[in-house]
Amino acid sequence: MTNTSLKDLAKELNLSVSTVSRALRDSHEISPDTKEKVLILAKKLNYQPNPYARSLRKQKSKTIAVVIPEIANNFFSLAINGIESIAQENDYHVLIYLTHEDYEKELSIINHLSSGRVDGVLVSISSATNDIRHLEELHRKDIPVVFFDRISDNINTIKVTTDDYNSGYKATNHLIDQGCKRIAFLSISSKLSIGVKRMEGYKDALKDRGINVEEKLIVHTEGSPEESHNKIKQLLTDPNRPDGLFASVEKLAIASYHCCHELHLSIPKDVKIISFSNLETASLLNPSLTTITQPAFEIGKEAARVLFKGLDKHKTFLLNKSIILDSQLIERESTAK
Amino acid sequence: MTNTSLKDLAKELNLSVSTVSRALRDSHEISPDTKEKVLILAKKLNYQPNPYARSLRKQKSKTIAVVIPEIANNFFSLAINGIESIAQENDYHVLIYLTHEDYEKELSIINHLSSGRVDGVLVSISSATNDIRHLEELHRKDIPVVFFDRISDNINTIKVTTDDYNSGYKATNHLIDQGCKRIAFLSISSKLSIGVKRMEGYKDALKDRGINVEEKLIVHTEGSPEESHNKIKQLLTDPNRPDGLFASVEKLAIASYHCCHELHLSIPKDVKIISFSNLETASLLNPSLTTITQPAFEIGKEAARVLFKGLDKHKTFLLNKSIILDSQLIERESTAK
DNA sequence: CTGTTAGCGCTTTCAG
DNA sequence: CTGAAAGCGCTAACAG
Repeated sequence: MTNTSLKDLAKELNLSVSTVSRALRDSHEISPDTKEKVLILAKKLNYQPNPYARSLRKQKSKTIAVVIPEIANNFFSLAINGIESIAQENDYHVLIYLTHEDYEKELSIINHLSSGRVDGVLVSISSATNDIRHLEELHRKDIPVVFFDRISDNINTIKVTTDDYNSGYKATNHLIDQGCKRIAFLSISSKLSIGVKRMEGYKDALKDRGINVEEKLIVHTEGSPEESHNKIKQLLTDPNRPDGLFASVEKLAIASYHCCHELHLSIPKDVKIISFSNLETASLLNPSLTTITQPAFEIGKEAARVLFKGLDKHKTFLLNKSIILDSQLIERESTAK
Repeated sequence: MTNTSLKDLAKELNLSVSTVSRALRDSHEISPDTKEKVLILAKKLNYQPNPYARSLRKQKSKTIAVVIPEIANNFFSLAINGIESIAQENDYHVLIYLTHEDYEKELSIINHLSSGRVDGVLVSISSATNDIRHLEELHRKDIPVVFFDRISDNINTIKVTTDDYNSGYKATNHLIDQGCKRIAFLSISSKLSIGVKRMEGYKDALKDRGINVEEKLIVHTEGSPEESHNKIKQLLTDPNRPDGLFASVEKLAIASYHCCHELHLSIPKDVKIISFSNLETASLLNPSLTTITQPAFEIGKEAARVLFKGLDKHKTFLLNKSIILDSQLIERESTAK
């Protein structure tokens, strides 16, 4: 048994297809009687209009695509949650594509999306992506694109991100407030925009509170987990070791935490740690961890909202705006000693 | 500028639409020359066939839907990862729908999916779902359905889950191996299939190792987080307190962990804890936590694979099979004392 | 080997 | 108020 079609309804009621179509869309040029008859039968047969026939006819898919590098256990799950909720509100459908940080995959996915499958695209580019011509091409084909989180500065479209500078500033201030005098900054890259901006916030916070920025307290570990571990351990073994750590990504917070244990340093008594983290349960699982959380859900929602506005109004609406949301500092009472 | 169509190519090359269509699909009845000409132009214009026109014509959407209760920070993110990877391999697209544990929402989503939008559905039912007629209706309309993780026993279709009984058995044995003599079992429901099966594993493990099952060590906390907290605290305050805790969900592990801290009980010296958890970083963030992890990624993959097999072969292929995957016990060297 | 034609299910003129 | 007809972009049966 296949799905009911307009034709089926029409035949059953001795009406024409167009009348049935209009009745279902509550057109004013249909008599109340026929409307009712049609509606009743449609409900009875659970009529669901074929979305692809409609899309083809209306040149609109009522579908958006979300293209992201990864999904497991992090920021992106929450972002999708936000995106999906806004999509549902707008009666839109959400296609999901994972690039696994692979440029080739991203390329072929984005290329495909110019087919008319979707009305708009939400994208967070893969770390391997330098060339963004594939995204410009979408744009040129009048498919609105909104970047979120992982953005490219080289394209003239809207971007939704966290305020990394301010987050860095806030996190550093928090450690100072807790009494830290020497605060180290840990990052996984000296180039990535998020790392750089967070570091600027860190530096300015120190300056504003009259603390010198010591270059030796800024650690970039571009390589393996082992390298991170060693560098942090070295930092903490120094007789003049820092009394505060600002980990710009969660991974480094975990590494720091382990180093402290190995060196029998108590957290937060000997060393205070603050970290970027989107793991909601991070500070629950480890009460001595203070986290800076990106508003992932809100970023997803905002990105989707802005995309839908662009769909309604005009693509030019989406040109070169930037929406920057603030992060949140989550601190728990430490019950551990 | 809109997307290139077959007609555009045909006009440009002075060919008929059907010839171009056939050339692109590498039909044997087209001359090598024309094939080449067509292919070159198609590449040049980055021709992407309109998927909805094709779907309409072929009565096949090359799309599946994933319907799940939630996505953030857990099992489902990993499952989607698995599903998406298999879908990509099969050249399929993935629509995602969240029910937020709301029966009404699930109902309307599933109803909509009988429209022909998808060729198959992967579903993990919401906790609020008792009536599954909406899923049977899909089935009746010849749309294959595969259940994963949260299954219903009342429908005659394929199910993919973790081996909850064996997981419970394994977890309990692990605690016994660690020297525990009195092991408590914590669960959030005495009815939910996952809870019941895990408990059976727990009981049988105890029996097989010659340990008595004490009913007072089995705690079901059906209510609020506070209730859980209180019940666990009570359990641990008893002079004859358990030396091992088996938390059948992550939430309860975290609660247990906090209780231990409040009561100044050392983990794992005074109390050993093992917990179900899909948070990959859980045992990293807290080295004293041993976790039982569901093979979420594999479950996703397996569910998708089986769905595709059903699409290829026949819907009856999917009748009433059950695939049960095993969980994994993850233990870390405890560096904490 | 290539073209003509019909039709997937729907919306939307245009005619009554 | 209702119906007939065209067409969205594609595939496939049928002709040549």
